[in-house]
Amino acid sequence: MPKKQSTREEILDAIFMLVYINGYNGTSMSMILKECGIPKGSLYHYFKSKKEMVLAVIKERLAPRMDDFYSFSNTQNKHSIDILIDTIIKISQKEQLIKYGCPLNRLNQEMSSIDKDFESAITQIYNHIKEKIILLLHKSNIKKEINIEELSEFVIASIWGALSLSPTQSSKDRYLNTVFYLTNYLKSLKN
Amino acid sequence: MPKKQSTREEILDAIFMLVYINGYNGTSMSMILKECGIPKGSLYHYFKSKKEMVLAVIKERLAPRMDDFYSFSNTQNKHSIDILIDTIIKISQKEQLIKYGCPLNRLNQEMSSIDKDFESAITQIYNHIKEKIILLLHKSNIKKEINIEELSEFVIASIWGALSLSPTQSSKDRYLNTVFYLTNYLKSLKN
DNA sequence: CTTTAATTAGACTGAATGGTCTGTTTTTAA
DNA sequence: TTAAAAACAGACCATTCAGTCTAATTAAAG
Repeated sequence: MPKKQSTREEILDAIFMLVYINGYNGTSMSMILKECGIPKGSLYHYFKSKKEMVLAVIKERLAPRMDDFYSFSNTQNKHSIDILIDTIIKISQKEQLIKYGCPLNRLNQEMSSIDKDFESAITQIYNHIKEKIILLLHKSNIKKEINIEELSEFVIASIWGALSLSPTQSSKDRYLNTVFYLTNYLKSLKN
Repeated sequence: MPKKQSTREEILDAIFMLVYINGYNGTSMSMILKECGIPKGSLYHYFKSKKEMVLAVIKERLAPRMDDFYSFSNTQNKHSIDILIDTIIKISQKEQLIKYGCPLNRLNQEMSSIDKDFESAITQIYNHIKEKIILLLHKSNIKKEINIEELSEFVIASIWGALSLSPTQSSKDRYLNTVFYLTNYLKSLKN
C-alpha cells in the first residue's frame, strides 16, 4: 500500500509547516485541507481528530527534525565544546530556523498547556536532545565546577532565545551575533 | 468619571492574563466576557474589536510590566554588570515569569506574525528594554572586544530561553540554575 | 471476474466564533 | 429638572469551527 503511506506523509508535512508557523490554535482544519488539497473525508480517514494529527506531527516530524539539528559530527579528537559550537553555528544555515525560530520551542510554548499528551510528547523530545548534549559534553574535559546537565539546558535555552529575537528582522547574521557570546563562553569552559 | 476608568482597566487586566497564558488565538471573546463578568455590550463599548483590546493590553499592560522587570536600581558605584545580574536574579522572584515565561516573548512569538500592528507594538517594547540595557552597560567599563548592543540582545535572548524551559517542571531553582551560566559569563566581561 | 477493503468525496451538523443592534439604565452637565 | 451622553445589557447574526455521515470510487485479494 504505497499510496496510503504517501498521502499520510503529505498530510503530516503540510500540518507540520502550518502548525510550526501559525501554531495549533492558529491552524484550522480548512487551512489544512487547503494546503493538502484533499477532501475532508480523506483527512479524517487517516486521523480521527485534529489532536491526533498534530500528535503524529510531533512524533513523526518534529522529533526527527530536532534530532537532526542536534546531530553531532563524530569527529575523532575534537573537543566536545567545539563540536557543540559547530552545531550552534550550523543552525544559522537552516533558513527555517532563522525565520521561524526553533519549532520545539514554538510548539512547547503554545501547546504544552493545551493538552497533556502534547506536553508529554514535547517534553520527551526536549529530554532527548538534552541527553544528547549531556552525552557529548561528558566525552571531553570540562571545568570541574560546571554541572553538565544544567549547562546543557542553558545552551538549549540560549539557542531558543537567539532564534526568538523579533522574527521580522531575523537574519543569519543577527543569530550569529547573538550566539557569539554563547560560543565565546563555552570556549572558556574547556579544560 | 472614575467608573469608566476602572471598568476599562479591569477589562485590560483580565485580557492581559488570558492572552499571556492562552495566547491570542487561544483566548475567545466568551472567555474574556466570563473572566471580566461583564456583558458583551459593555466590552464593545470600550473597544471596537478583539484586536483593539489586545493592542491596548500590549501598550498599557505589557509595556509597563516589561519596563518594571528591567528597572535597574540606581546604585551609585555598583558595576553595570552586577546591576544587570541583580535584575536577572530578581526575575526568579516573580512567580508569573517562572510559571508562564516572559510575556513579551510569548506574545511576540504568536502574535507578531498575525498582525502588523501587533508586531510593531511588540517590537517597540523590545527595543525599549534593549536600549535600557545598552544604556546601563555603557555606564561601566566592559571588555573592549564586546559589542554592547549585541550583548544586550544575547542577555534578553538567554533570559527568554531560560524562562521557556518546559513550563511543567518550571521552578525558581531551575531558572536560577540555568541563568547561572549567563551571570557567570557576564562577570567575566567586567573590565 | 468478483468480493472486500481502503480510500476519496463533499454535503451536512451543532457548537463556538467575533461582532452588531436595539434598547435600558445610569451618570453628567446645563 | 431636564437633556444628553456614557455605560450596561443581552438577544441576535453571519461565519467558521472541528467533526460526522453516506455514498462513490479505487485498489487488492481470491
